[in-house]
Amino acid sequence: MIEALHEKKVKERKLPALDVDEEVVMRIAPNPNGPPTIGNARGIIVNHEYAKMYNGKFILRFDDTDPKVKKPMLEAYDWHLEDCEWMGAKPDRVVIASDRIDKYYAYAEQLIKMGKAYVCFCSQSEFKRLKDIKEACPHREQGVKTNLEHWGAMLGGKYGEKEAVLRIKTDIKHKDPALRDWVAFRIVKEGHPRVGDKYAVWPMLDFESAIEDHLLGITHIIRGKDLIDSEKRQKFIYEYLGWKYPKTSHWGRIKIHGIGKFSTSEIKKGIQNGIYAQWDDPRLPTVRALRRRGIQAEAIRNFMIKMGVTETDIAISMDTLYAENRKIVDPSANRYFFVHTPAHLTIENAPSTVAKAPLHPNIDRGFREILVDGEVLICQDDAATLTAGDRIRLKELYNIQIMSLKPLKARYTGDDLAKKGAAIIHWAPIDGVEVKVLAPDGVYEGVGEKDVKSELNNVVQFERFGFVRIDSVDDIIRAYFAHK
RNA sequence: GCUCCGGUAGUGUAGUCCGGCCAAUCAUUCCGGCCUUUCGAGCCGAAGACUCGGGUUCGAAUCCCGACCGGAGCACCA
Repeated sequence: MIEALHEKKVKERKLPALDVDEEVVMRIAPNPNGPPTIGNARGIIVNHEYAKMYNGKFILRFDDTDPKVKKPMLEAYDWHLEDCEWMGAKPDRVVIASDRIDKYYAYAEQLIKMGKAYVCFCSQSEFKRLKDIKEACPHREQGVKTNLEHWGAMLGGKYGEKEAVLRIKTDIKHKDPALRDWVAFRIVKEGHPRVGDKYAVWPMLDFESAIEDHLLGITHIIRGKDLIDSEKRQKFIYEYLGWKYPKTSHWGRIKIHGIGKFSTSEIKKGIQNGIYAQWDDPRLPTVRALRRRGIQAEAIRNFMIKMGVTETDIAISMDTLYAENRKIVDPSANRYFFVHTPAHLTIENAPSTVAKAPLHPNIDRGFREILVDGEVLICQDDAATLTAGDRIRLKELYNIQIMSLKPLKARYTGDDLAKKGAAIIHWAPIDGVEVKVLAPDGVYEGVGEKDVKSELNNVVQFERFGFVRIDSVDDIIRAYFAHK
């Protein structure tokens, strides 16, 4: 019978089936210019989940081909790997684009020889002008030999930034302006954190990704719909080289209610300006911040999988993620008292006693014991609601009646559990431990039970306050707030 | 301006390809109630949607056309 009660019909939400021929190889391709955000997490989880569903492979590829505008961070490579693993999405293989630049050069040369790419010396604005009126620039008609020479000169460092690019020849009269003769390589004279100044000619995403997806044998790509046109550009290369493009699907933009812009570059700016302490500041939507707050990997997974993959732009609330997390964390989290902005309460005639409060309300897991001798701390928020004469119960302790407010005083009125409806508030011992809770909406300082010290790294519930993760235990305890 | 894509309850989703089983699914949120020594969990209940207008059809959320709204691309960013 109990079994039956537990056997709730939770229809497991699964991702829609993929169009699969044989094996499945999928990848994510982040730029390691910061740690993964919750947006990256979607890519990690959905792609990995599909690979898992079909016993396929999951590849992590770092698209770190812009040493200037989106300069990679050396630490971030590890962060991505760490966060993938933490979310249960350990890649079967890790590839770093900046290790493989020579391969891209080889394909570039091949395309030049085929007459499918040319070195263009137009300024950006001049090319755009011509492109917009569907006109070829003079360099488009250069012979293969000329192009090879110019390409060699580019690689040889003869030109400065912006002086030359390699373009893929598509269809200059294509009805979609986004597809006309796009840039495959440009010159960037800036050190790369991994390979230094070994290269000055760097591929653009469209080229690098096109080549890599083929080399890695990617069968399915799922990514943001902002890359839909990118796919159309890349298909020109696939056609020229006789390759088969992976099957693709896309998701729309995702916004999270209550969180502003959270692109990696925005966050980086915030950290540089001192608005955020670090990449795992509890206010940030990075995976590491969520982890620090006690959001479980499984909750993020469930959240992402239930969200599915649709091209509609969505705005979702963190509450949904929190709800997922609460389901996981509620049974395992021990309960403790924590009182923020404490108010001292003296209780007259109270017997010295040891409060025995269960560690969990529904699961028998023992008690914590707190010695109380006529004085406790209560939350200022609760104190503010009191009036002289009020009878209330201190949770797991005894009943009191408020005598006065100015010096906050009460008298002991008995141990009997009050009947329904009586106000019950929590409290903390006067000799408790100092606790600081870092929450997205600010810092809460107060006092908690000493036993909290034994919960380092665990998620606990501060009763009537919320779930927190105990982050450090020294003279004071620091906790990160997860959610109510 | 030119291309492309999308619009199901507050939010996210199922259904749309192959019209009828959809007086539309599930989750979350919100609102009641029960339970509870937490404002947590659990239980019960309720509310809440096919963007609009035409067309095809016996029948349309599902097909067609148009409008409106939203998004993306047109970078020497990813």
